[in-house]
Amino acid sequence: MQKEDCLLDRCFLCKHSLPAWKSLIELKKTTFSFKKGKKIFQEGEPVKGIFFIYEGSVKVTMNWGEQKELILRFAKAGDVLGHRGFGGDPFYPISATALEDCKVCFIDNSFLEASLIANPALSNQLMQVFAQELQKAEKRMRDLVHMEVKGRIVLALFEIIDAFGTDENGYISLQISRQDIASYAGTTYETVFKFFTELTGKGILSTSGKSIKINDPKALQSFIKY
Amino acid sequence: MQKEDCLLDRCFLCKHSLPAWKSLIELKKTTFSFKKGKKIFQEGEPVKGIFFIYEGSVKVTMNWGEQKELILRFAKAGDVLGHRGFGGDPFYPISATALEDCKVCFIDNSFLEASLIANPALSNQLMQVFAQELQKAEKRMRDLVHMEVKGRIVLALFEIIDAFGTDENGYISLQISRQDIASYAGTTYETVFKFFTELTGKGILSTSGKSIKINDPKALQSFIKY
DNA sequence: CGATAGCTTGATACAGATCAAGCAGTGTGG
DNA sequence: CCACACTGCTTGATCTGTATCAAGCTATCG
Repeated sequence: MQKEDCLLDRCFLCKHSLPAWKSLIELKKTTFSFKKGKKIFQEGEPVKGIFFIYEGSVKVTMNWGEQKELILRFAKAGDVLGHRGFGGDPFYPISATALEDCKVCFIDNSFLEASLIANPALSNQLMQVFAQELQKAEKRMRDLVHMEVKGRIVLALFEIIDAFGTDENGYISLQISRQDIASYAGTTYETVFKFFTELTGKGILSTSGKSIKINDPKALQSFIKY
Repeated sequence: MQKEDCLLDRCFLCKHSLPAWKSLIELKKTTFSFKKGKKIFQEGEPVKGIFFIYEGSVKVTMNWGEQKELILRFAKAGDVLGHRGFGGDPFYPISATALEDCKVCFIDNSFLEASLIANPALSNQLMQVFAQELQKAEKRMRDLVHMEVKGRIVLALFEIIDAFGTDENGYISLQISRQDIASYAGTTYETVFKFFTELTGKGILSTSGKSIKINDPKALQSFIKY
């Protein structure tokens, strides 16, 4: 975790602030680097401010008991992190872990609050973020409850591709473990594994190490049943 | 659905607006009554504005296929409704149905947006609402995924009491069907039914028609396992 | 008084979690 | 350089919670 410079145009806060504020923001914000696997913040920690991802990807998780976790969402460059610290309770209800080496910039709570009051456009922009995430969260809630496991795993794959895209050979740009896919789909490692073997056997999916490639999206779709 | 007067102090919008705006709001807003069981708005309908519940209780639901639904949350007097219409897509992703006779007041989108720009305090207040709901939604998501059915039903009961309270005899103030409890807990009618028979047999719960009373909250708690 | 719909309850089926065993691959010490 | 743990991957076998189905029961209405 070390300080670095942060580019203005990749930072949510700067992008949606008045030009006059930008130099002030630049003074106030701190940029950190996190190695893959490191925790950016953790469930139960006091909320000190808000993060904006400048580079890399992150998983946002919530724990159940000691060993089980649910991945709530994936976040990537340009996304906001830690804004759940808002409403009420000043402790993070969630954890954020780097999935790749990351650079994030951090803004202190008091400065953020001042910015929000001074800058209604920023405030509205952040509200949009909340609104969209709320919609996504509720849709996902329904999916997790009513869909069967295979459909949930397929959805997980589609959403990961949606967020991170694929490389020139069609492989998902993010190296993601089966355990993480399971945690996102709300199932176990073994179930994901068996389903993947089924899919690769049918030629719908290809894997090479931790890289995953979807060959036949239509066939995948068919596992989503209403 | 008929127009009526709306008391200022029960309306979120008025409560968080500058005094100067209140008379204007009074002109702009429209109050409607909905009979028990009536839909206030429905999944897929275009979003025209935002609602504030002034009286009565409401369930917010999302459908899965034709017959299955998930109750996302319960809302009561003082709560905001239909604000999910914000981010992006101008169609409701959810439905809202009156659980009791209701009075709600409605504010047009364009006026709301103007208010938000003109009144940063209101904007921040609404953001708080979003932040809190997002937190709740994500916690619930984890619970629905990792808890077993009995625990989820217990949680449903506690949350209903939390929202609506109990009457002088200890019965839950809201008359709620077993089907709705099932839809909230993400399970089936029969499962709720069997669990209730078990609970009443042990004296933990009492029912009389659609009224429900919890006799032994501690014993109920014990069904929530980590 | 028969029919129809909702309530209650037992029987069955099945998805998917859990468990456990086999099988690499990797590291460590003799 | 080879044996021996050790950890992570792969896979089959079992077990359990819960949905689904179906049948009996009760109440309501024409």
